Amino acid sequence: MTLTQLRYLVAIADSGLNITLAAERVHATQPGLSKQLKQLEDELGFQLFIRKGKSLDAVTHAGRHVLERARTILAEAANIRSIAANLRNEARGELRIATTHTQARFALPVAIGALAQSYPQVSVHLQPGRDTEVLAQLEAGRVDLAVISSAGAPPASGIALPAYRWHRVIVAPQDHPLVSDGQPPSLDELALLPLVSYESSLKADSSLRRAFDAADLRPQIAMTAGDADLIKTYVRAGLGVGVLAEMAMLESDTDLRTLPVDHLFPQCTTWIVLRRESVLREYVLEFITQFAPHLDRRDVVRALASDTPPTEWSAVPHWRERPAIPQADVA
Amino acid sequence: MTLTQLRYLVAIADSGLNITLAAERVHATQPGLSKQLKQLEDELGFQLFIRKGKSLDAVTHAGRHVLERARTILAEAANIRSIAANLRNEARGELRIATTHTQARFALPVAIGALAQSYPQVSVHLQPGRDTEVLAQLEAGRVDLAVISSAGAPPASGIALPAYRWHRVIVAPQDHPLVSDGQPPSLDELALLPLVSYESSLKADSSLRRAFDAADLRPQIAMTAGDADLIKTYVRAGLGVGVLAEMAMLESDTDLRTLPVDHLFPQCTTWIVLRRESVLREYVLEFITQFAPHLDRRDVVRALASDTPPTEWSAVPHWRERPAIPQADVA
DNA sequence: CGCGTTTACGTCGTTCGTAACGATA
DNA sequence: TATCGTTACGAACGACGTAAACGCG
Repeated sequence: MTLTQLRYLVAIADSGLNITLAAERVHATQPGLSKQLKQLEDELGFQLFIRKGKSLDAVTHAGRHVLERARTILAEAANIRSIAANLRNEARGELRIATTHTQARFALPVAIGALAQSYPQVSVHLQPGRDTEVLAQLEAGRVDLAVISSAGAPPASGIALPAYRWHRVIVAPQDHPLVSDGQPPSLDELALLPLVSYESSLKADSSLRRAFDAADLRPQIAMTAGDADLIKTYVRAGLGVGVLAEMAMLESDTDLRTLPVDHLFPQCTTWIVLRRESVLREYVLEFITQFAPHLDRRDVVRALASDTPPTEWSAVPHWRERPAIPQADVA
Repeated sequence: MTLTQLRYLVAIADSGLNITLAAERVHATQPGLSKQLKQLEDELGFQLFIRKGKSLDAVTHAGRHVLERARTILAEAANIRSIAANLRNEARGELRIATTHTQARFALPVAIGALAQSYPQVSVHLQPGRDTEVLAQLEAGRVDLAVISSAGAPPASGIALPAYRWHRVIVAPQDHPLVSDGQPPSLDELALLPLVSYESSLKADSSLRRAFDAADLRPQIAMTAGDADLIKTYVRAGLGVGVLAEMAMLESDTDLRTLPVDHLFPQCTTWIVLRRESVLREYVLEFITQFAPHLDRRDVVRALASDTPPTEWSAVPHWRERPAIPQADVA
């Protein structure tokens, strides 16, 4: 068993059991991977994949277990390399972030911009997806950190650090009756209007959905879309009133009116989620403290070391009231 | 970075920074290890060890972190090999147990004997030590499981499974006044007698010590010894009355009288402690269910999978009332 | 017939052990 | 001078890439 074999193994698994594709990704040739896989299977004495004819069809039951272990081995090997890179102040590297569209589009740009300033040699990769996909990416070690939101408790997997809190807002065209009446809307009013919101708000465990359920109301979701830009577009088109994250409203959206609905829907928290036991590159810490300035470097490191993160964090700021981003101070 | 390099690295660390000794242990030559170590350091870009002249003097700060990671990598690699060995019903292997003298001498023999019966090809290695040493051995991956006792909560590190409960007993020569009076002794009485007990009972956090402290008594420890056989010997010699674990009293100790003192000292629990995330060989599971027959195979596996073991276990038997050891039923 | 895997083969790099050298107490 | 680590060198092994063969849709 060698690290190379394990690296090839997970590459194959991560490439949908396509050895050729996996070979490209690890910058090696396809026969090389085939052979190493075969050798590994020979050494272990059982098949890691089920073959259908010549091609790989599925992962064996035992193979799944081996894959799991192999991933943590590779993650730890990467950790060792991170220790080394940090120690010699290596400025190059990658920052791989899995996150949802709203975060990527409205919350992350400033912090990523600041990072690109301090660490021009670091290349950033944004991996979009739904909450569960995002966490899966993190668990599989395909990204360095995940940024996701939840209405209540932090995600169970990984180490979650609260970045900021936020509320939903209602968005409507300027001439919409809801706007002109000047009063904050009630749940009952909203339930009568055609709504435009995220796809995720249809899920039973969405906090939007649950707020309506609790009042025994059935909102009329006229349309759902994957991202806030689409929602705004269709609100402009008169399809209905939008329900979206406050971060999604920009200065330039002058043709839309925004109504706070803090009283109707629970507050949400955006979390930075890290893999347990992971060693962060210097610039990742930098990024985290840029994105969530209330977090102290030491707190982050401490949370990573203990495998149960603190459940209570002091003073997680609201989106609108986040502290000014501290000037990067890097050699 | 290769698995071999990491294996050599921890071998060197575990051999007290003596490369020659480490080389013997891994069945390789000393120049081989020297070179691999050098290559690893070159790749990482920093020294893992501090040199004094030519010999290794200490582990670097960063080296300690790397060592930690390297150990989990090797442990996971061993896990993969365990999966493989289990799958092909490999009957050979090693069972490395770190434990205290009392367990090794009085509690473990039956279960180990049974194991040797079912798996004659498995070689058993007992690694004696004090509680903290035993747990360190486990954490460092030098043993497969640890068996230790505590008066209250299970040890914090690793996954602890309760094996059985037990009490201390008082042991005295047949003609001792304590015996002839027929009454169970009180704490006050004991505090007046010269006692012979384990070295560990001197420690401030020993449950024996705390029982006396709670009653504001200062017992007179006439002698301490590392193991129960010594204690019994000196009790026979008239040095005082013994305080030891009930398991240590054998049928053959007819010249000594045993007095229960369940009412004076708290009940103790003996735990089987496993490393988190470890994959057990089939025979290790077999051993565990032999030693602690009330534990179900599935419970053990489940406790290992979840990284927080159940705090409450149903029906942990007392030493004297342990269920009959089930007959091994192995192909 | 294209796509993907396996087999075959030659080359190159690496590891390993032996042996000699160097430093340290 | 004995012990331990480094350097040097040659042999063997192993990994990798190219090229060709094989199966499958």
